[in-house]
Amino acid sequence: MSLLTNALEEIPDIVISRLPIYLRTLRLLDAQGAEVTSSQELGQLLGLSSAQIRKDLSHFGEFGKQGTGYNVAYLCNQLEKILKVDCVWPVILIGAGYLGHALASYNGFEHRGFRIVGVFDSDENKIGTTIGATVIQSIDAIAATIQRYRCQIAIIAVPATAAQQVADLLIATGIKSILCYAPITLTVPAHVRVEYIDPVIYFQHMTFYLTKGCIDE
Amino acid sequence: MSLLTNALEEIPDIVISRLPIYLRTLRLLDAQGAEVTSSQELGQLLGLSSAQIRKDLSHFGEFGKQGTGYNVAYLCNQLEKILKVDCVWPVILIGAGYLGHALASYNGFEHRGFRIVGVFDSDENKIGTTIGATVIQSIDAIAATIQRYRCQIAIIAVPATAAQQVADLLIATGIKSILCYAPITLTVPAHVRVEYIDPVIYFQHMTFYLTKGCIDE
DNA sequence: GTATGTGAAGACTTTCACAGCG
DNA sequence: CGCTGTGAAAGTCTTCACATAC
Repeated sequence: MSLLTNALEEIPDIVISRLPIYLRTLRLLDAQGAEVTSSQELGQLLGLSSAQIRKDLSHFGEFGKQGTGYNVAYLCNQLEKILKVDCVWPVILIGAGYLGHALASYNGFEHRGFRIVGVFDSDENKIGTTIGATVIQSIDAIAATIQRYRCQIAIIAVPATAAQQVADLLIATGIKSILCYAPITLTVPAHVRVEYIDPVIYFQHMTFYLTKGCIDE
Repeated sequence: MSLLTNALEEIPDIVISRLPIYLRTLRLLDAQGAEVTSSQELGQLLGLSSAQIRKDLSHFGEFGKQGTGYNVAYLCNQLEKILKVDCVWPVILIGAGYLGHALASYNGFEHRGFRIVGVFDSDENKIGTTIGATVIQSIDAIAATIQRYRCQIAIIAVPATAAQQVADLLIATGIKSILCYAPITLTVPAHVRVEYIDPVIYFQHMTFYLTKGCIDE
């Protein structure tokens, strides 16, 4: 099978969603000096079955050696190509509150393929101030930045009440993928992909399995 | 069928994972003054089929009226009971960097069932300083806080290099569920549940579907 | 011997479609 | 008439188990 996705086969989205996790773990193994790994070792580290990992990778080609396993550096490289993160993608960030500051200050994006190229807020008092070396700009400046960098990805880190409005603006300006930290489900056209990060959703998932033990009981 | 989970039926985890999203949306509808909704309306708002929503809810009881739909406030209440968030859970936060500050300053936890009751860091210079009204404490003080609040949930917001060590400590002290912001997969015993938030995982998922357009090309 | 890649089997999830009730 | 709740059907995903290659 050819390396990159061929149109002959539709790759399940759930498979794609695991690849970044494989990549993250392989990079860790690489950093630890491992030259070779196996589906079994990876599975152990990730809490997945070895068959799952082999099957997932088989959608994209044959990367291993029977009897030996996978070359860590090589598999990293291949996954980076498949995910198209063998380069740096420009990302814009809307919202310069505490969360926006945390994201803009995080230095773990670049070596995994992403760079925040613009931070925007609607608060007059914040515009013109800086986060590290980045100047916070007016919402009105978004379009120019998107066009300049041909930016396709945006992070929404504004309050829930403003999020849909911001999303509409971003989509109108050409953004194709949104990572939304606001705790609402956005309404977007079919060609736009949205992923959500809301810690409370995870907490509420956890509590189902915990024995109730609240503060006010 | 009885209201709360009966042992007769094992409810799929994937169903549980959607309930917090239903709840979030129902609360929004409630805030907007809606008295009644339908599986169709909810599905539209969430991008899910109406059948999916009805089937999911059917695991827990019969909450709707045929011909009418669901009473928003009532369904909210029932979901809160099912998820056990009809009260406030104590949560501890490890790591007082930018992200820790953002989490500790966020005021959207309490009304959805969670309160950060302690913030901890290993940095001597941070210990004793405050985030809002919360004093940052030494890692050594974790056990006392967990016991005092009978805390079962922790947030890890420390660098990847320290995360496993922190997780081990938390688990030894009785924590049952961890929300991990560090970009690594933790190794934990079977009785501990971990959920992960790593924005890069989402970005790398998005880029698979985008046409390559990086900064340095 | 060891570990991959893969059809086939099994398990799980979603959707269909309609009886039944308000 | 409209919408729920639900068996049955369809679809999707994971695991099994083994031929194959190193």
